[in-house]
Amino acid sequence: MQLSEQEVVRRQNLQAIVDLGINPYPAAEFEVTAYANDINTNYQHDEEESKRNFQNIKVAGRVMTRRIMGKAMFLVIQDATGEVQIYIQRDAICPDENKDLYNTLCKKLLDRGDFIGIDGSVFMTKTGETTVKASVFTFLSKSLRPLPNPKTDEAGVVHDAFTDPELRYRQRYVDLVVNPEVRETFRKRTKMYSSMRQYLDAKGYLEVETPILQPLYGGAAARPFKTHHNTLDMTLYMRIANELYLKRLIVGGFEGVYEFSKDFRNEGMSRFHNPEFTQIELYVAYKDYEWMMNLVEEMLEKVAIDVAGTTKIQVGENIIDFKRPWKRYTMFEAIEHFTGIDVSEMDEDQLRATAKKLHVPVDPTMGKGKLIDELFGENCEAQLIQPTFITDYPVEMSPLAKKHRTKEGLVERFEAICNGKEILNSFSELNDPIDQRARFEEQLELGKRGDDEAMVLDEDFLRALEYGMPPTAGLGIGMDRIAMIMTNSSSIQDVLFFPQMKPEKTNAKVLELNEDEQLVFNLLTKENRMELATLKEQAGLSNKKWDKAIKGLTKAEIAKVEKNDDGLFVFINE
RNA sequence: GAUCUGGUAGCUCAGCUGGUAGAGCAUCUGACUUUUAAUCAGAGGGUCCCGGGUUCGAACCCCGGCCAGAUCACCA
Repeated sequence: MQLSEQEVVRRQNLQAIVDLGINPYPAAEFEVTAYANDINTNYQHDEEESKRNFQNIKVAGRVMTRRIMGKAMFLVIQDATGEVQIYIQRDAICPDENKDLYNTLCKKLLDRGDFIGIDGSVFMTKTGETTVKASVFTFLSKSLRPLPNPKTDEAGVVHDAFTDPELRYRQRYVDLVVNPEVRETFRKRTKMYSSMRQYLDAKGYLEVETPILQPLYGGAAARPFKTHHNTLDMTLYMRIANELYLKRLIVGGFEGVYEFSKDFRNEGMSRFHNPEFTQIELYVAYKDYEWMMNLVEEMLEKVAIDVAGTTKIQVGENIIDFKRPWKRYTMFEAIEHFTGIDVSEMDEDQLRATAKKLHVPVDPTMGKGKLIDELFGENCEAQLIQPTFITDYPVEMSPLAKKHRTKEGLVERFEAICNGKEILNSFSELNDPIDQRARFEEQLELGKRGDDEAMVLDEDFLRALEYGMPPTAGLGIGMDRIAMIMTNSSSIQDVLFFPQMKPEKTNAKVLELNEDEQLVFNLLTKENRMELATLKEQAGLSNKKWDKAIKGLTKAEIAKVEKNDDGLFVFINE
């Protein structure tokens, strides 16, 4: 492994710490009693107060900056709550004759990125910085690689920020260390989850877990990941949704169940799609989609307030307001609103003509429902910025939704669109087992015609419905999409700790001669020492190949080039 | 999958018409007991993503590949 200069220095420092008799990776607990954020916000600089506030505390964290000033130094350490400045005086931590701890460990061997613990008391410097003055210095862990080093100037401009997206995603740990706003994004994401949990638990719904490895995948239209179980010798699929399992639980008698579920879809990736992503699905008995719309508004309004402190979220150029009530359109109304055309009474030919007129690309396999969906997708979706419900979808697109109570050809389904993207999907669940079987069979037909996302028929799920499922409202929310909005992130990768990436090139440089180097080496071993021009001629390589080969050999210290009065000679390095 | 853009020091980036590879920060040596983008004096550090080709000569031009981002396609 090729180490950079800085990595070599750090390994030397590590050994020097060991030589001092200090364990660079000690095992003992360091009992932290104070945290950066608490110190910075709550320390009272008052002669009287300071006698009580944050005296004789213990803090720990990662060294982020060092400013050495002879017999004293300032450090900034970072803990989970933020950064706090540390002031180390030589004679305060080395009261005896031996000043090694300061002169050697702190000044020479301590690097940015190391973990340390400080016993000390808080005071305020004359420049007004709340600071922990160290009385005891404890080394806690050595960092062997240099961290990126962003700096902020007086004007608040950040220099040398760690911004390369590839490095940030591949080494998220580094991203998290040096980019505080990234930590904040993921805190918000977690807050979203706890806010929803709180809301749903308060209603008495049961948080459950259902299988991720499934013998049949269902509940959505998507291509699955396929795997194999050795002992059972059977194909298993990673779930694409958990809908069918949660409905089985409604059949079983629970009246409200939800699950935060990692789902897996073997499809294209984009800034809105990662192969694994998270949905929350919720099913509540005796309810319908109208009721569910009200729940969604109420829950997401609360989530926004819990995460951002307000219902208004800045997302790119827009301010998105989750305050209730949200705008509602039927799909037909939305199309009419954005195109001025009423398609609600149109037959397939008329829809096709309309699509053509609006320059919406269509193909002959599209039926009535798909045409309506395309018209909506092309003309409306991107324009819906504020959270908006779109209701009453064509039945063809929704094989698990109940037929509309009054409108022929439609189902009781809604989606919410926000910032031009679908964020959630819900319907009055189809609980008529005979209708459900017929819908599955339509999907089978689509599958036979080559639709590789058509749903498969799940006999066990149908059996469950035949036992009887109460009328039920169901909901699925794309957690990643919501997280993108709540954190003003333009890519799904920014709200996933470890987004899917192709493997990085292995930089493992094997010390192995390539073909040309081997050729030159073989010629050289016969003579042990040759004139460079002769060797080059015998090798018969092009100038460039020769140059590469001889440079490769000398760099690996296999061969050496010597110049004397007789000319240039190459010999094998003993 | 298509198109565009990019890949140079630990990080962020320059690098002209093809002519000895640069800056700031970081690192190293020295000075400095309230600094904060600390400061001052000096020094070192490179597989220019990989492989071919053109050329006297390639970070730069050409061909092929790898990785990433953006846009599009796909994806309710």
